[in-house]
Parts: sequence; structure tokens; C-alpha cells
Amino acid sequence: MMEADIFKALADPTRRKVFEKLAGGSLNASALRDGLDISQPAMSQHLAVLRAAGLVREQRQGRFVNYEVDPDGIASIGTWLARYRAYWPKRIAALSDLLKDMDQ
Amino acid sequence: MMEADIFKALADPTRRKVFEKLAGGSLNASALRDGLDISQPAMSQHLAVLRAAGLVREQRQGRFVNYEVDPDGIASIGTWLARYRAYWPKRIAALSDLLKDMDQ
DNA sequence: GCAACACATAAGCATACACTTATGTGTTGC
DNA sequence: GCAACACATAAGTGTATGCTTATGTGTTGC
Repeated sequence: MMEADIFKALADPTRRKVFEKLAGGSLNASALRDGLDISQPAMSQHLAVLRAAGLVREQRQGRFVNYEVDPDGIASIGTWLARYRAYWPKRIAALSDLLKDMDQ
Repeated sequence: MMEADIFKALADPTRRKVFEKLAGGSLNASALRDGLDISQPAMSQHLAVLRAAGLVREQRQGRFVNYEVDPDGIASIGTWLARYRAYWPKRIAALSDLLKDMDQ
């Protein structure tokens, strides 16, 4: 929810991997463990941190809990980053165009 | 330099305050301490972390060391964030326009 | 040279954090 | 009901981190 939580959440490499996986589409907690060599409780704890930070949101589906990227979290980072737009180098022009395109 | 270092650096509230101060212009280490109730070594250590992350850069000026925002660090965050552009909500359109403006 | 200053580094310590194993909660299907 | 499953929570532990005090390094001006 706050910047503090967001940056703390993303400071951990495992959580960033999880978040990147979710960028490809929603997945349940077990599927997220694939290839990460991490225990089930550890994943559950990581997901709790990401959820508390507003970076992901969950959706119960039977016994499974599907996780997906929460656009609000992404927006928070964007808003924070916008404060430093005076320092964006020119070579980031391409990115800027991409962001513009998203609004259709 | 790497994402890991950047997010770790920004995970600390004191370092975020320092970084925001520098967003207003370059300052030396002593000036950065104003209003932060932190020891001189602590500030020096925080600046070392921000520097290692590529978020700030230094410039010796006599006995003083001036610190300023390093555009490369900002760009790194922007590049990372761009991977999640599919999740940017529409209400961030204004930010997107701001970013576009920066390229003149 | 040397005293005063601005900052960096070293060493030690208390707390935060990511992990583990063990157990609890809720859902499915027989 | 109850066994199997998916996930969350509890409790404990080693390590990372941010702080402190003490000391080192480099610059200024007399």
C-alpha cells in the first residue's frame, strides 16, 4: 500500500521472480513454486508480503488461490517514479512512447 | 547497478528521504543530514548503498562531496517497470503524458 | 607543519528478515 | 464423515541490515 512496503517487497529476489511470473498471467501458489526450490510456507509468506504491498491480489477458486498482478501496485511505482522524471535520460524516450501507447 | 541493489536501496525509508532530497538538486553529505536525526557515519553508509545501486553519483569539491541523482538509476527502474506496462491502469494516462513530454 | 574540518571505514551490537518444521484452516470428492 | 489436498499461520533459527562509537583519509587555511 505504501512505498515502503512496495520497495521492501521487491527487494527480495524470490519475490521479484514470483512477481515476474505473475506478469505472464495469473497462477496459483503451487504453480508459482515451480522451479524456485522453495518450501510451501515460504511461498505463502512471500505472497502475503506481495499482497500487503498491493503488488498482487488473490482470488479463491475452490481449493486453489489464484494470484495476479495488481495494477494498483504498478501504478504506485509509476507515480513514485514520476517525481523524478526530470532525471530521465533521453535514451528512455522509447519507454515513454510505450507508456503512451498503453492508453490507446 | 542491478535491480536487486536498486530495490534494496530504496527499501530503507531514510535512503528514500535522502534520494528525494537529491531530487531537488545536488547536496553534500552534511547538508543531507539536516532534519534527519542520523549520525555522520550512518549517512555515509546510506550514501554508499545508494551509490552502489547506481541511484546517486558523487563529485568531490574540495573537502565536500556533492551527491546528485544518477539518471541511470532512474532509467533502470523505468526499464523494469516497462515490463509490466500491460498492467498499468488507464488512470495513469496523465503520468504517461508527462513521461512523453520529457523527451521534448 | 598542523589544526580544523568533511567524509569514509572498521568493529560491534540489536533488530529485521527469510527460511525451516510443525500445525491449523478451508475445500473437494468419496 | 473423513481422507486428501491447497494453502495459511505459528514458532524457532541463522543471517543480513542499520545503527552506534572509534578511528582513518583527504582537504583547507594559517
